[in-house]
Amino acid sequence: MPELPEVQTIVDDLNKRIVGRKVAGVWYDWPKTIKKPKATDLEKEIRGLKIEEIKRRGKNILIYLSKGVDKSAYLLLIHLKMTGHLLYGNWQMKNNKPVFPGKGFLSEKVNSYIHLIFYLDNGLELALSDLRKFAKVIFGPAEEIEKLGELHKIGPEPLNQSFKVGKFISLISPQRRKIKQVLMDPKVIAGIGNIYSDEILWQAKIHPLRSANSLKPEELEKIYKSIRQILEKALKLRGTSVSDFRDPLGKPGLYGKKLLAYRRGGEPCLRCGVKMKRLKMGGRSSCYCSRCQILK
DNA sequence: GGAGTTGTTCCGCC
DNA sequence: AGGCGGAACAACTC
Repeated sequence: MPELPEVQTIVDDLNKRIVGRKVAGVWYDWPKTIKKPKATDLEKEIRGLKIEEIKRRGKNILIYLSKGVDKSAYLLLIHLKMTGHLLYGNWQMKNNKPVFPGKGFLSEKVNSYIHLIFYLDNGLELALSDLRKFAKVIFGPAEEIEKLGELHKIGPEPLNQSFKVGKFISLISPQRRKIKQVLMDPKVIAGIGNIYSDEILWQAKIHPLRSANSLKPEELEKIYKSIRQILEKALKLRGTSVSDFRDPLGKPGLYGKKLLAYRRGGEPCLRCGVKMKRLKMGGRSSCYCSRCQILK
């Protein structure tokens, strides 16, 4: 579920909390999550390294670590996919499973799906919780990890200053696919998934099935503005917790209350009152208003 | 029991 | 060639 605003929220939190910590150990119970190195080698390769900085690229969380001199010598890449959460706190093992001991913010379901833990040198832990076990973790020399397709074959960051409307148009207008699919393609533009693409197209009044190459410059401009506005607002509200998103301290994001289109099929359009529609694309559903978002 | 659920890649069909 | 649907990853909710 996490898209750009959720992942950025996590990255901002981690930068406040775990920079300067050293990795003291690793625990896991689902080796398939660890793509590189071999799961059995992760602990001996990462133990003792110091966390220097956390960045984001698309929906990837990038944790840079060092042995001291080169501050970005090693990279731990984490992609949360559909149901992953990164949680920072203090767990105890019960029946061979990590359990958060407190009654407060993490006493919910999220912590019962923890499959990987990084123990830190301050006694706290960074834990990966993942109900559906799609999340992945890759660790190695930064130079090597940065060359992988995960980071290399990814489109521009929509919130970067350098991402101007002209760049957006040149990227989108040659595409022959439906605009909804193009917006969700990480190779075209980074960080947008099913939730925000529905919100963006509703705000821009563009039908999700419009071919990208049929869009006029003024329509593309509206989409561009909606992308910036919606992602920025969602980021301010610390993301959307429509199913289960939690920040590293287990708190939900607040943008869920602001959603105007996502999952609103059958409900009245909040602009014109007409009943919203829902359609399927590539196994994913998209909600839109058939009056506001006309298919030409 | 069946359909639907957030991300991404890949495969086979047109 | 390239768009598209479906599968795969896995496990839950409605």
